[in-house]
Amino acid sequence: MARYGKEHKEATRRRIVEKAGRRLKTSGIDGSGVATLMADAGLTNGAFYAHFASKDDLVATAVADQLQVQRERFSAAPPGLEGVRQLVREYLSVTHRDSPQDGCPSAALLAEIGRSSQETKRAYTEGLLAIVDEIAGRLAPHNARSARGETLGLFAMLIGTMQLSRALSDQQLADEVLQEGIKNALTLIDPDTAA
Amino acid sequence: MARYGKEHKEATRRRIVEKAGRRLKTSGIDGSGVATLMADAGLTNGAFYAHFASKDDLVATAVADQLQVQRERFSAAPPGLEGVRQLVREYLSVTHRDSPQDGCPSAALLAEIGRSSQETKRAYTEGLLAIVDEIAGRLAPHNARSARGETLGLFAMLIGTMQLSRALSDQQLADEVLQEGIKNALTLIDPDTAA
DNA sequence: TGTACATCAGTGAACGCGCGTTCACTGATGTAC
DNA sequence: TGTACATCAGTGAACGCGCGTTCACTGATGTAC
Repeated sequence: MARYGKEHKEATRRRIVEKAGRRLKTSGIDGSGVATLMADAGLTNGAFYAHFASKDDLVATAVADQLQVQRERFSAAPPGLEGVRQLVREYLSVTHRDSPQDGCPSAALLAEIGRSSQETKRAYTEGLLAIVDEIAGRLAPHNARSARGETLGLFAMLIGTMQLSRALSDQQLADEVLQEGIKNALTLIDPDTAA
Repeated sequence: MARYGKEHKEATRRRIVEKAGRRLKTSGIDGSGVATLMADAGLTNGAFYAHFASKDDLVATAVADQLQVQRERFSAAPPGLEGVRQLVREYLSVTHRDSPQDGCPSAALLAEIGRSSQETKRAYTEGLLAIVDEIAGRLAPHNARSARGETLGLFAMLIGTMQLSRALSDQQLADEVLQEGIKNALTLIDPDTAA
């Protein structure tokens, strides 16, 4: 029999995936080397291929994992439209902008995912749809048909706004972008009651 | 005196910057090596440092150049709100999504720019504001104060939508995202007349 | 209970390669005589 | 007009380093007796 019990290796794998999520969001996919990713988990590079088939395999896994974390965070919000409004304010916060490692994988990696393997894109698409289905019911409870599109549109806006705020060298302008994003998001969520 | 006349070296430099713009948008910043960037311009790696202080120097220059191209494209649109609507439809087109090398540098590089040097971020901010000032007058001709914020908000939405459409492995869903983005953009441009 | 053994997660050196950067050099050109 | 020369844009090899990946090995552990 195996000496460690199977839960040991699984725990290590989970640790690698979790740490990799943070590193990828901080340094990007191309900016994160395998040796660094393993060091983040307290291991050396050699052990990597006992856990993953390739770097891309880990990237796809970490992206999926990060999206699931994001999903759990979202499902913890209050029910209904007010919950969505709260999520928007949290998403477009200065804290989120200044802490990419704790934040949304889409905001940090979306363009790079677009250039990645089909595997990674599939993992992303699946993980995103799980989030979208989570939120869609709140946005358009009486029209599930349109809800998915609307939610995707809202997400796209949040992601672009966060990236833009992170890229601007003028901090005042960067803050302004977040404020404008919140205003826009509220308009998209409910065109009638928005300011 | 110089043997080639100064216009020769300047032409080479312009060629490097232009080709680099395309390559960076295709492969990302970290995904584009100096040797490849020079080969794209028909040169070898050694000549690079006769033109630029560092790779980052070229990146900042190419980003600025790409934004200027984008700006010229935008200023060619018909005047007024209708011109903005046309730009939105062009921006969120399938053609743009499937041809990053010819497209918007923000959509391809924004998150990476956010992780880049202050130099690059400053070049980006400056170039973007030139575009924004170009468009802002059309959006809110009677309220220049709010115009900049509104334009930045619209841009953020366009960028996020394009990135999302490029990252999804489900083509039908990717097309849906573009459609939804157009709808949302029109809403933000003019909440009253939008569908 | 104590010891010998089999297992296998993890180590660390090495593979070939591309990275950003430096530098001695080449050779095409415009100028001077 | 023809030739010798100075200029300098561009070449290509080399620097040390990190990349993704492979592999022979180590050594801590759970099990069998």
